[in-house]
Amino acid sequence: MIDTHVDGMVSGLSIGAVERDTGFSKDILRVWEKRYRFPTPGRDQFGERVYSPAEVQKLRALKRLLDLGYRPGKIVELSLEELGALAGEQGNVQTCPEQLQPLLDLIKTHRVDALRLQLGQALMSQGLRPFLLDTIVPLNRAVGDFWARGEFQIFEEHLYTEALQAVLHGALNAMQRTSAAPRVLLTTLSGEQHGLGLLMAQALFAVEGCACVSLGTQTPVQEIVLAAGSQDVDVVALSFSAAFPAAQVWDALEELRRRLPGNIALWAGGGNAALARRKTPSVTVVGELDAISQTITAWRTSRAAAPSRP
Amino acid sequence: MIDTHVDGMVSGLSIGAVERDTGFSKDILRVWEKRYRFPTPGRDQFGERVYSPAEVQKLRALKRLLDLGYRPGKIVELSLEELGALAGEQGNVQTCPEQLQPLLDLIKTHRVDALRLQLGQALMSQGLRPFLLDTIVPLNRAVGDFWARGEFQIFEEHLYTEALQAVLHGALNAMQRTSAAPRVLLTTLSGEQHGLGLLMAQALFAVEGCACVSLGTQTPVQEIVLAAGSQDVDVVALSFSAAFPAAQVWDALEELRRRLPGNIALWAGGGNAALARRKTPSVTVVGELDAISQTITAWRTSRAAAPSRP
DNA sequence: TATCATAAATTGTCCTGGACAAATGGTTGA
DNA sequence: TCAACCATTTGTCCAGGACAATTTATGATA
Repeated sequence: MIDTHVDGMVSGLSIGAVERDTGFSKDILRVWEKRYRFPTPGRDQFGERVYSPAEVQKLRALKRLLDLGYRPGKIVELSLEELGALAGEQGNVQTCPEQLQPLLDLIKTHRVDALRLQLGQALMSQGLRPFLLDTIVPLNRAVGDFWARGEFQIFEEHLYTEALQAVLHGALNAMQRTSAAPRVLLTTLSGEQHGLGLLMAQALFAVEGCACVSLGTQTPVQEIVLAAGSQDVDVVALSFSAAFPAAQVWDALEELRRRLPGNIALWAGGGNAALARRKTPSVTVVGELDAISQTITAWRTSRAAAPSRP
Repeated sequence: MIDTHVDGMVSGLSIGAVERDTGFSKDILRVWEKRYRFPTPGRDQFGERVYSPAEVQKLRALKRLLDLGYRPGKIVELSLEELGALAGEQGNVQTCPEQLQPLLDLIKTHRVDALRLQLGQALMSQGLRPFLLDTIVPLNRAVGDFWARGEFQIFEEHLYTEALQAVLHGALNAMQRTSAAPRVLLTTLSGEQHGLGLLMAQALFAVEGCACVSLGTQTPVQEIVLAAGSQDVDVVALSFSAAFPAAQVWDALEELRRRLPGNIALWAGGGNAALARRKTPSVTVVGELDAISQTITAWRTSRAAAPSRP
């Protein structure tokens, strides 16, 4: 009945465990095996697939590149090192300024309390906006790169995420609960578990004085519509991480747009590659995090020109 | 290639969308259809299953009862109302004291700011421990029951969760960062997304003066081992929600136990039914939330008797 | 009656092998 | 340069079968 391996017994994961760990569905794992001859798991005494830790690690590296827009057929046969190098190419050229290094060191040495302290200090010294745009965004990228190259453990990334979330929650708590327009509903769609981007966006909205209501992650479309109505918001803002299935992004956005009253704006942001690939006048794509304030300003001026509250 | 429905188009979800929404795997959905003749989705023009919203709602109700320990064969053929009634029987007898009613009303009327205020106020007036044990635990149960009976929307539950998390994060931030023993590492396993129980546990640990390090949700076993080593903790505490696959609970716990140094204690808690079904001397099951402080006390006395730090 | 072993039913997960729509990439002709 | 077209790539779905682990029922023994 079960997945005796759950996570790795001594070594080797079941197909279900690999699905959980890597995000590749069982279907994909099986069909890749047939098509690309990778991965090629062994079999246990019952004829069930057993994936080696090395295969899982390569799968994770592949996942990251796919999220960046690469296609499976082109990169499956690369080695783990080549994959890491490929991921490293992306944008890491000008990053890692010396101001980030101390933070990276704190993560690497697992000094969580010091990390949180430093983050809080950076936040206070720079102010929320520059902190997020100039420190956290490049830091996130750096962490992601290190992780892809196997130089960061998963738990180190977890430690970092927790520390950052604590700091951001603190900042949000500290800010006055404003009621300025636009009133914004923040959430992610059903498949999307990553809440960090959402939290960063919420912080930026708050600092611009918007009244924010967050539903957290994983809200079905129908529920977003209901919540938007009940909270009487002006804007619904969705976050799409790179890990969210790109093919579903625009389907979902269009459906949500269809079901949402016309006077409620729909904004979408996040690192997902699909967002850059299409434009629709009815959905505002907020490409970079620092575009949020511009988008808010634009909304405010247009709303000032044509006030339309019933 | 895709899941055109994503979440419901006009009405009717694909099997993939239902998997995301209900937590039942595609395999289960197909095999139930054959065995129990439920659900019986229609087919679209391509012969693919299309699940009605009613079926999805019933699936959600079933999910809740299965998490409570019921078995599929006995309850699949019950109507939605009967399922709701069945869920209501569970423990809801003595609950809903009048002190909860105002909070429930705030949730029901979507007054998020007021809700957060009230929660914060209750926290301050009662103190963290009584707040969690006497207010939040029954409130959680009440919210769950209402939800199962269809009297709460999903987004209302999200609003509540967000408010509570904000309050708890605030409380954690406010507490001094203590370094008293035991040093505790908190997290959940790979399949477990629910972080609320973890947060509540962390708050209780903190209020007892323990040094807490949280990894957030979804940490693979191997990474927990690494983190426990690097953070030099005395206790690893895991949270298992009712939704976590019961069959994997003890497999995972035993594996983790095997890989963790013997001087690090392993504690498990949460609403998962599997936790009650077995006892192992090497894993401490913290049944109810209020058992945490007792467990800490027990650990401290035993450690005082036989100090074993190298 | 209580306890324990054994058999039967239940249930979740995995397997194989096939199909196909949607997205992507490239090519051709205007 | 752009648009229409075709081939390839890719993810998801389908059918039907198998089986180990768990739970429940049954019977034997103390």
